[in-house]
Amino acid sequence: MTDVNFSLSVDRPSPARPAPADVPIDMIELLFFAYRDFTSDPDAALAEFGFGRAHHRVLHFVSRNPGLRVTDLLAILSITKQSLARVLKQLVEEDYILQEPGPVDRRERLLFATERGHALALRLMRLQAERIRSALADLPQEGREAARSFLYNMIDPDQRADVAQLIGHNKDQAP
Amino acid sequence: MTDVNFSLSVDRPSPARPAPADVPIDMIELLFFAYRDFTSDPDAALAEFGFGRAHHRVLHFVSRNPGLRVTDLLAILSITKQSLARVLKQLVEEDYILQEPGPVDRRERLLFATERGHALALRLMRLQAERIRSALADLPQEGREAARSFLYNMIDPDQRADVAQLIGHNKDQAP
DNA sequence: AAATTTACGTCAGTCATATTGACTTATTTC
DNA sequence: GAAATAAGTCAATATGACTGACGTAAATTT
Repeated sequence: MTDVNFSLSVDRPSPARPAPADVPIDMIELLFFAYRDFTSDPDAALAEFGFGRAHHRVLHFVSRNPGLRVTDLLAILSITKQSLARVLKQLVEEDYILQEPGPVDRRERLLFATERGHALALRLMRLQAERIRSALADLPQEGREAARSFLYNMIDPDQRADVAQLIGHNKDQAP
Repeated sequence: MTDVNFSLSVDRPSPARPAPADVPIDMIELLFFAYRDFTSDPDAALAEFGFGRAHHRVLHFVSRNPGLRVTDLLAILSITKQSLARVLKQLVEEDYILQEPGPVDRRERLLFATERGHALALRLMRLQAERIRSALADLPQEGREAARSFLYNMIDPDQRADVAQLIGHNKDQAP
């Protein structure tokens, strides 16, 4: 923080551009702020371990999907092998993730979270879960389903099926 | 892309951890995927200009809030002055943003988008707007409001009022 | 059986975004 | 006049991402 001067006294002159009526600017900005704060809790916790957001993402998906292949992880995260390398290596070296050769195809290195790994993943998940729970708390059941559908429909159409499978319980998020 | 091998043949063994019943894991992951794809359209467009996501954020909020102070921008983005410096400097040098001393407090440097700046901001906004519009298309009116409330409630409680003001039209996003 | 493809890893170099810490300048407020 | 504020700047560093090139082992194709 140190140097940042919080205040945001937004009593600015704000003549503001005539927002083109068809552009849902509020949703664009809300998504930005929602995500900014959504990531802030785990980021703070990860700092204790010397990990960053990239470690979180890898650990989360491996913890949730034991036996994930490296290739799958790359597709999920939309990053390159080289980007993954350092992060994954650290997680393996510090005993959060372990790799096992695939039983059927031995070229594969299947990824599993260790107990340590599951524990950290769960801790981080709970932080985000708490924020989500309270954000959904006011909403009626249909509202929660609407929020869920909205997020699902924000995903590229050709990725939705994969995501739905990954998430598992493919309940009601039809296109 | 080059090296990334898309496939995600998620017919993994997936014995999966017993998801603690109170943790809405699906929402955590959906938010991740939604945001990943939400940023992908503008990222691609920005690459043409040699700009990144940071430039987008700065340009967007300046375009939407003419006369914004540097301090306000730092609070909005939750970054430090030093991080902003390079990005802002580039946007000023390449004539997307201009700075004017505050008419009342001359220490301030108020930020305005130029025509060029507004044009680029609008172009990027339209990309994101299109995705949002189609994500909301299936939903009934209450569903759209629910999605909006959900996002709003994801914001840190002590930041909500500022965000609501910034967004302007404080319609129905009550706490 | 040889050739090709695939899964994964790795070396090397680069870029973008962000950080901390320290210091300067101009201006306003007390 | 002193203190506080808004902004800018220098320097060093970390993190997450990229491209390109190459190696190795194992599976698949021909």
